[in-house]
Amino acid sequence: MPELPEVETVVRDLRDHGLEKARILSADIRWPRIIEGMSPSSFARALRGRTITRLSRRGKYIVVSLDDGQHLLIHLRMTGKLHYIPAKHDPGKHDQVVITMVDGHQLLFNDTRKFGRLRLTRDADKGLGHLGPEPLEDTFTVSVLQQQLQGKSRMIKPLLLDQNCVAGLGNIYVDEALWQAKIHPERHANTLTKAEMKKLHQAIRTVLQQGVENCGTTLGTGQTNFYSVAGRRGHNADALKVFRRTGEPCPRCSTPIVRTVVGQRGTHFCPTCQRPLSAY
DNA sequence: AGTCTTGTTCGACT
DNA sequence: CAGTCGAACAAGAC
Repeated sequence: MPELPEVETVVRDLRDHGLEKARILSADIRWPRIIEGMSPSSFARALRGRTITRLSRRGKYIVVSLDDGQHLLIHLRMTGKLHYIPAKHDPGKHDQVVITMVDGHQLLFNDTRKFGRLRLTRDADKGLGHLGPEPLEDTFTVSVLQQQLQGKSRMIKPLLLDQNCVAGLGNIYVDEALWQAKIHPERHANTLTKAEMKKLHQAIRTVLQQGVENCGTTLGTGQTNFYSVAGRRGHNADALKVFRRTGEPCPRCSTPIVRTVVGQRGTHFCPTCQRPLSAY
């Protein structure tokens, strides 16, 4: 489940593999629905001859900027993976899009569940404008978070999962941030005290930074887990305090971690540290 | 065999 | 309008 730290890891790995400056020869779209907003043939035609000028990230999107001012937005959704290989090879079972460079390198978009999406856009804001603030930027202050939560009666967990609120958070890091801030996932956003928002702000930044430092979270060994470029595993799983740790003792108070469903999403928390309502 | 899972969007309700 | 809910997408994990 690629969230901000996993996507950041992929972007860094693609840079390290030399994708920046590569020139595109052709694109082979093997599962048409992966391409959003235009036909696969138009997409392939638009990419032909383009040189990649920059790789960046916005929320959970990978932004591949091209020399004609267009941007290729890649969203991995749940099981999308990218590989950058030095020579042409026959596409594997789940290689949905193959982009071949003039020097023979191939960028493979591999996705077992075919939920991932590629979109070519002239104006990056069109595809990314709806996203909330970047939580690791210096501009993401407590008061920015406060503004995003202001007047919202929604439960804090579904709100944090909403990419319009804060960009890049997903199920893993939201559970971790709420545990660290000692906030129950079903608390309504407008009931958080200023002190709680401050702790939540710090917690969001800490868990995401740690995730980036550990190159993302890879749980288990199944092929639907997160793998970065060249099949590299993230090693943040050991740093998780509550996610997928149902029944294990809370690292702070030893109460067994509970799993519930909040907003149709599996949710892990400590029933002792994270009370439903603050006591005041 | 059947159920669950998961990020995001979208449409239908409340 | 704001928010909630379920559906849809797809296939591996269990």
